[in-house]
Amino acid sequence: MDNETTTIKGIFADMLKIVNIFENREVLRSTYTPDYLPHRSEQVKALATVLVSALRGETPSNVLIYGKTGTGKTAVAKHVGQELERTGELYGVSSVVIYINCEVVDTQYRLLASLARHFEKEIPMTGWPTDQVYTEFKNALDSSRRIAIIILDEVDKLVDKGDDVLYNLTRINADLKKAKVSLIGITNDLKFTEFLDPRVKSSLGEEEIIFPPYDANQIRDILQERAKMAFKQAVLEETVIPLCAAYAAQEHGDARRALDLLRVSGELAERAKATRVLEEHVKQAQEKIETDRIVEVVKTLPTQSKLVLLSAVLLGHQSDGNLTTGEAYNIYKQMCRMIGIDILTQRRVTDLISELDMLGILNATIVSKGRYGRTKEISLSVPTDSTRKVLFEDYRLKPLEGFIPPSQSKLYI
DNA sequence: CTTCCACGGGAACACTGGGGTG
DNA sequence: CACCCCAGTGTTCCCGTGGAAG
Repeated sequence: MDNETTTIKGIFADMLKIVNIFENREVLRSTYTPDYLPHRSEQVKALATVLVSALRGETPSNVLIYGKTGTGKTAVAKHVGQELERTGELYGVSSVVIYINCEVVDTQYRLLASLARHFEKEIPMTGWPTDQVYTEFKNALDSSRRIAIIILDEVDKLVDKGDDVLYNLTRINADLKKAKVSLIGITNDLKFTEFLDPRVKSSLGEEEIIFPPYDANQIRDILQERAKMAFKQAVLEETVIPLCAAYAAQEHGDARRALDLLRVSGELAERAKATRVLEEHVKQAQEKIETDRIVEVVKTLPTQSKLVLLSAVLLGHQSDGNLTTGEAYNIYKQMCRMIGIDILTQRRVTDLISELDMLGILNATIVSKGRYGRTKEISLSVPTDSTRKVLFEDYRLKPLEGFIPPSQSKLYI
């Protein structure tokens, strides 16, 4: 930077260093559906065996697929679906595979609407009665002879909002004259059928396929497979893939996690202008993924939840760890008043706390303190200081920056 | 055995953003 | 245009309940 010659040298040196280590990083994204799925041939075969009857013009049984996150459920289902459609064309059998992620499409109305839209029906986002949408979809589907396979990913997300949709879908075949429907439900909640209407349960679970978690060796194979396409030759240190696999195996064999880890490691290496991906980068990536996730979650929390979290942060600071709902609620009320935000009822705040617990930001366990009643003992499960910083980025919470909660003595308001 | 605090299920309500109809 | 219907979401109200300290 000091004189001209070094600058020019610097430019070339830099340019040499910035070798793109990725060949195609899209391959490492979880949205990518590979053609070859290592260690899943058994499941692929099982699913294909069920669905093959579609090619013979019969209605395949409904299938329920179980397995934890990142065990390849979605990939297998999509893959087999594609194959089925392709083969169907060759044999002149008309089959449609519709993939729906119920985490996004999570209400009866929206589910039926997006199904109907697959058949070029115009359905408004809201407004219609649900059964009208249902009829619309049914008619569209029944307009020609075909077999429709509906893949419902994360189907457990749909259930608490009313399993009537599932009930209707499982019985739709009785109403159809030309077309036939079969359902593939995908869930990572093993107990999910317990809460299901028994009729839906038996019909949806005609066939069940279990996806066991991958072990470290299998994850390694998967990573190796994808790394071949994703990275340039020989840019990975030998230990990188085993390390990613080991980390992910600890998290109940989540392959998605492993792929993220590998991709982020690569990106970090690239950013550091390294020519190879080192073990070091994997360790950094592991940390980065976790903090990114937390920051992202906290940032996008609704204001009320942020306030609740903030009271936990402030109190947790002074009473080393555990505090009860009552204490947190008092502080919360105070802060609401200070910045002029509606005060929610304690009932609601309890729910917000439980939500934060679900997100892994808090730990809330119910304890009975005998004579002193029952409460939730709350402790933070994320670093206090950084959480605090993220919270105060919200302009509505800004005024509270200097707020120190009165020490735990008397708080009657 | 009583007593206490808050958990958590369920009903009811308010509100939003969109219909269709006279 | 006014008006009512519809699904979905967030909230409040009411209340039965758990369970160990006292």
